[in-house]
Amino acid sequence: VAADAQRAERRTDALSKERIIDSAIEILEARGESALTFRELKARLSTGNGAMYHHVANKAELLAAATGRVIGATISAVPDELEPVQALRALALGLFDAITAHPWVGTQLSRGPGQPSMLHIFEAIGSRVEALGVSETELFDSAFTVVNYVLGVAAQNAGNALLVPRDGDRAALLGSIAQQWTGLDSKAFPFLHAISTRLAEHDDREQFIAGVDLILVGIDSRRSHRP
Amino acid sequence: VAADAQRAERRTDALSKERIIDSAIEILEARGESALTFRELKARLSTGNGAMYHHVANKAELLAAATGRVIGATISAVPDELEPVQALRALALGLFDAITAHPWVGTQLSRGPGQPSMLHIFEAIGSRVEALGVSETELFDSAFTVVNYVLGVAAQNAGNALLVPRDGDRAALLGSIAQQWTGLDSKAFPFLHAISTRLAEHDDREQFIAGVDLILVGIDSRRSHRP
DNA sequence: ACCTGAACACCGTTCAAGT
DNA sequence: ACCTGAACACCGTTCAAGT
Repeated sequence: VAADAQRAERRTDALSKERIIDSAIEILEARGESALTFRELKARLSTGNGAMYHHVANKAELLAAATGRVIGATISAVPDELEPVQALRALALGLFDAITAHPWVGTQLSRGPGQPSMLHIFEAIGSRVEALGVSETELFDSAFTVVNYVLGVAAQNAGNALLVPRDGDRAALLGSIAQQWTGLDSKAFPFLHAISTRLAEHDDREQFIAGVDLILVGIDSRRSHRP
Repeated sequence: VAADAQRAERRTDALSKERIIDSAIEILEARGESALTFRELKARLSTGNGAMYHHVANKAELLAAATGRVIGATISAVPDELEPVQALRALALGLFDAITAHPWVGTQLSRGPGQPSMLHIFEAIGSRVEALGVSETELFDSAFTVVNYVLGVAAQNAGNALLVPRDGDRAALLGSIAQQWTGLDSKAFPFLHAISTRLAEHDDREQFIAGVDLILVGIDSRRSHRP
């Protein structure tokens, strides 16, 4: 009995890839990508380097796995029964929100198309584009356009948001950028200088989804005007 | 005379911010972002750390300055006399090509909107969108959409291209990804599995500019149907 | 002002050694 | 198999000291 209890207890706090990723995500969420180091993980998990490297190959694998968690949850949150257009909008917004909330996800996803998270995103989006009734010849390009737009623009926006402190409000950020623009030389930057006051009214998320809708309309019009 | 000659010679090989950036770009072009270190710069410029830090504040400033060179040349290459739509297409393609050729530029541009290169891009694109005749209320959102699309999608594509060796051909990369997709479980990834053979026909650049045209059409249709 | 070169405070990763 | 902890080979950046 004692052996069993001990084994069970041991197993509970035994090191595993899952537990390492748990801790990595906690660090990433709390203090961002630059705070994720093996030394920090070692302290948090009270273990040694070799122990961690026994479970994960390197830091890249760690980041990829952490990204997989976030992306997996995001894709799973979209119900299967949704109409294709609604599903695509939900996927796009879910990915936008996920990348905005976890900028390190955006960084990771821009590190190449081979990673599992990328495959899941492409599959989720591509299958819905197919369900729109897009012809086989145009299917790949259409799906690729949506994926590139969603990930590219989301990551770009997340980069913009990086300047705002973790809990700071967007309004303050926009205000300070607007101030910078107002201060620009109106000869060298006439457009930015003139438009600076409009900056505060801008809504990233709304504009992002408007772009998605625009692409979906484009895809649909090619579909219905097929020769 | 001797003093003049000596001073002139001295000036030629004196350390300066410009020379440091020159060397940084050479390293970035030849061996990528990870090869750019102060130790490498020190060797190439045969100087000391303090000398370099006397001219540039830190590595971030160095990368921003190098990016400024590339972006400046890209924007300058677009003639002032071009019609707005043609200018926007030329800007978009120029930025796409620049980011594809220098992936570190894409990385740098996604690091926040305050940097000078970002201001120049926004000014160049925004002023042309304004020249399209977009109303003041919609001008900011329209310009922001174009900028976000161009930089986001270009960076995304550059990330995709990162996997291909510096001088390797795209076809080989696409071929190997296509092979990966073909090998995927057709139950878990039916879309990717089915579409994998289409991968080779895909043209990033053509598709990128098609997306730009789509956005421009969207902007124009809102302009002409104005209430 | 401009530069030198050692030193500091970090990194990711490896590895002999333990259980 | 799983883990420990010292060590290695790097980083960016600082700084006392020189000219």
